[in-house]
Amino acid sequence: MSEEKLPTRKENFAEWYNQLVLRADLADYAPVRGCMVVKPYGWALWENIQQALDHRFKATGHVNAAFPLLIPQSFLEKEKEHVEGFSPELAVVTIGGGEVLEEPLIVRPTSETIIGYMYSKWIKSYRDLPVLINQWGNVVRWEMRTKLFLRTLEFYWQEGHTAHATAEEAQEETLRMLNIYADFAINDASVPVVAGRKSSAEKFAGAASSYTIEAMMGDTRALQSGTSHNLGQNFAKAFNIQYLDQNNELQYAWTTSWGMSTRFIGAIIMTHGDDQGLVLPPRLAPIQAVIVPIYKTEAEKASVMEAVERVKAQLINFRIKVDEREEVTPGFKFNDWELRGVPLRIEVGPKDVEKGTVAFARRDIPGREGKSFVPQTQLEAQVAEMLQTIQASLHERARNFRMENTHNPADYAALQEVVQAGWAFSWWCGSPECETKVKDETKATTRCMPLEQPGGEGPCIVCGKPSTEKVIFARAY
RNA sequence: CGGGGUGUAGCGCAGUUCGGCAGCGCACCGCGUUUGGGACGCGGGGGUCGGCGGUUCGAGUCCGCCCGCCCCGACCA
Repeated sequence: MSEEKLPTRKENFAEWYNQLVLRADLADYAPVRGCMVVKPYGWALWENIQQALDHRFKATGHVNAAFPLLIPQSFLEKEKEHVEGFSPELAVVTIGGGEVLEEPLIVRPTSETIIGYMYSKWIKSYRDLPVLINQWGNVVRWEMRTKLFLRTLEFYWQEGHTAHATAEEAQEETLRMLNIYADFAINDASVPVVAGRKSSAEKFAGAASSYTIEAMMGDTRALQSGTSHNLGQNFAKAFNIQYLDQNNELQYAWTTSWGMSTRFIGAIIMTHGDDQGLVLPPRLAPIQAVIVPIYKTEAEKASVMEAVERVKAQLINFRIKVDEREEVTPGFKFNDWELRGVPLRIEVGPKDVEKGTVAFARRDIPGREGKSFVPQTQLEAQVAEMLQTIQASLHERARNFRMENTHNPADYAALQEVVQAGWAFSWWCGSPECETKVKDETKATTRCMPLEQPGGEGPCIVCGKPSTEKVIFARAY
């Protein structure tokens, strides 16, 4: 560790983030500009995210499969809006096996096209529907400005692709998956999110409508943390996904796609992290509790380690790490594990051996207030309860922060002001002109029209025309 | 791609003004003392000074060209 302290979030949020990712051992820069290496600790976090999502996907009838990385260039061109949206950021393979390829291959930026092609082969009858497939994989988008986890040339994600017989079913699926993302974010990651619909300017290239979960980061900027798209019949028509219905009539299928990426790790970092470093939600933390033995003499070490073994034995149902390093002091270890975001630290020292206790230190409450002494018995229940408490308090704190920084500006001048350090929740007439004006003058974009609306109507915050829907304006990552 | 900055040990930097043995802090290795909030002492290893070319007895330092990276802008999960 070259410097001991991180920059504070207040003095430099961007730098705080960069250093935290590196020093918490989540990821490192790869030799290719814009690419990252996800290190074992970061990947363990991702694996826990994967597991939490995958359970939910399976529970709603989805199955996993794998589609290829390389896509014929012509596929991208079949859906007009899709190709326009993605062309600027494609990586193209033009040479293979030393020969210039007859048709260049695209490194997938997303897989709607190749999956659409396959679905057209697989789907013949209404009996084949719905098709509910997900894949875990990586994609490449040639981004200009990159940032670890938030925006890299290559990133890891899951993309679900489904096909349905009716528009209604497709819409249901789109919202079902949006809700799964929201449920995961709130309950497993303690990241409060707003579920809503994207404006047409912000929607996925080729979608009929896009939905998002938006989270507020510690600097009040918004982060799109997961998306679900109703693709209508756009891709079905482009790829000829047709089936015979009960009346023996040929119909185009209705498709959806939905994804959540390693970007969500960025959401966790920027939602919960503090000036000491990372703060991980217990349900996703690779290490839920770290045990730090404390001793001076060999005799103390023997009795402490014996107590540590007893403590550890009670906690086999948790992800536990015993920090047995001899070359660093306990004080160093405290700071080290705080930097890495471990939710609970359990200290075992000579005084604990004597008194039959251990010391708990909660990561979400730094310093003395977060410490408590508990008996060495019934530790499983006590740890479970403490982790649950931390899980809930992280969510509550983040939710309060979002509410404190979400404003209801009275007029356009007030909107310009509030979006510099918060979200604005305002009536909007839905016109691209008003949306663009806000973007040009404040750098804030429409994040979503939340599914939960107050109802009624009000004047558009920009042009004053009567409107029936409220939207979130915010500066976003 | 436009604007700005920067390249010297793994990281952070000094040395460049005015050419003359390539250094400091952290990290790393060894030994010893330490250990309930980022320990200390002693000893050690590690360098195409971003690259190529030029000027010079001599270039990290001066000149030219090239390259990388970072920050700020337009696009995105």
